[in-house]
Amino acid sequence: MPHQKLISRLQAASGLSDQDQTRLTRLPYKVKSLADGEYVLRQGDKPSSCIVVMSGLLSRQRVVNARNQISSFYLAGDMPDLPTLHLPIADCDLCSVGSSTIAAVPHSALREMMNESAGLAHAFWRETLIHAAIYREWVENLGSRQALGRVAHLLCELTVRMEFVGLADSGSFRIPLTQQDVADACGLSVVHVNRTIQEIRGLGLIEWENHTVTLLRPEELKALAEFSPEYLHELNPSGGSKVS
Amino acid sequence: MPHQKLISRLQAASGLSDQDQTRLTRLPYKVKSLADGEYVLRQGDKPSSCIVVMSGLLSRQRVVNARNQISSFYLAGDMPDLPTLHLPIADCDLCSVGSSTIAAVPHSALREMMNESAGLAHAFWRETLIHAAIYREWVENLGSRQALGRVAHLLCELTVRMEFVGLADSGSFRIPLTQQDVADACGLSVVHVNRTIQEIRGLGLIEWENHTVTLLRPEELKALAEFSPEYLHELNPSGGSKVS
DNA sequence: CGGGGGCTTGAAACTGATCAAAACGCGTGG
DNA sequence: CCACGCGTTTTGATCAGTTTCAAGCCCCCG
Repeated sequence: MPHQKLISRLQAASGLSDQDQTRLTRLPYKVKSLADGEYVLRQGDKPSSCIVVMSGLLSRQRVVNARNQISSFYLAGDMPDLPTLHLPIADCDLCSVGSSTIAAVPHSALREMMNESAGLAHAFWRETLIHAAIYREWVENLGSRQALGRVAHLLCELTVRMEFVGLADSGSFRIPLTQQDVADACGLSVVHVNRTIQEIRGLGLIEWENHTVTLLRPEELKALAEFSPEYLHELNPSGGSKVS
Repeated sequence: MPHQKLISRLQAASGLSDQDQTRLTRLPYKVKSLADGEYVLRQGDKPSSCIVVMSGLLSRQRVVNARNQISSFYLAGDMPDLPTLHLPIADCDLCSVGSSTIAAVPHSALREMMNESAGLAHAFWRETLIHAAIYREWVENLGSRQALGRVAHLLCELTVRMEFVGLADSGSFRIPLTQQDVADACGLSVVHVNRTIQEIRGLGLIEWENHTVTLLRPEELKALAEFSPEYLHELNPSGGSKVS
């Protein structure tokens, strides 16, 4: 039960056969703990294993134009560097936000497994497609919305994704994000993120203290963010309660 | 030789076997011509075939916050809706920019082909991973750069991708983009895009007239854009001359 | 108790948006 | 062949959102 969240996610989406499920549970892996700010992977690396996030939070980031731009967050059950299976050279850094634990699964074992089972290959391909959809949504977020909507949208996405892996309880979840992280993800300055969060607080839509985010009026926050969760392509949620 | 650009792209990246190549050439398809602004696919559609761009330019777009945000461009040889193979519901519109021709290949034929050949499944998966990398690069572009760098980066990306499919001749290529399209892609207003392009012109870095873009000093443009093409993961270019 | 990271606040400067209008090109129909 | 109309490009002026710089505060950790 190391990468259990991954398995149940794949199960929910692709309806794995019993055989495929045991293939997954038999995958070899090594667990590793990460401290806040520790790098899992650097741009240019050619890793020989893939990572599954077991707990905590990773960010994909790169320094562009003297800013640290975060292009994605990865939660428990996600495989941030699955692309390295087919694109060997990592094109971003992968960094732990707060402390995390990960499992490393050798490329060789994954390749072998997918050769044996086309169903599993599909399931993993699908995971990468969902992340691609998330990147596109971020493009829309950064390109079209101003600060208020941008931050609200990020919060909505994180909430739904946390719920999906059973880590959010009635719109409330622990997350070690600093306002600097939000700024890096939203393409804004820390100062402005601070004022923006205060504005969302002031509207009575969220609470955020002590590394815990609570959506007080989820529907209004979604409306503010123009958020619709279809792009996450989540079927059959496996745990956690729904926001709405 | 309908989707020839696609085949040579896959070939260059994944080194297909002769058998796989004939599988590709045997794929059934229907050709379709598109007028400027014609939609190939609308958000919410559940297509039963995938599109290969044969000539022209498609944009993926969605209306967000009363703006039309373009989240990607697709050139000859690209398969913009390959994700619908595993994520049935389209989450964006797909629209022709200028007139284009496309080939539609039934999902069923693609699925069958990939079941027969794991190598081809990998090759197509890889394509979707490259597009994911492009979306991430756009996140960085929109999140981190200001107007000048943003537009420059877009031009660099389009140049390299056009070269890769043999559609750019010494840094010069025809493309039916309007300044409005650039604005929609870069998250800027048309007015500001206009001034920005004039600035790049004024620096003597590009010419852009009559739907033809020419890079006059590619290296300086790349420097301005902080552009490095690794994210496109292009190996073994199949045609066209190099910029640098 | 001290130090430091993260959060908060204020004021000034800037980038880019918006509004408005004119010039340009190009295809169409008279 | 010219006049018209429309979409695209261009220009100017004003306005708004966001950044930057600077400083103070809070709170947790050592």
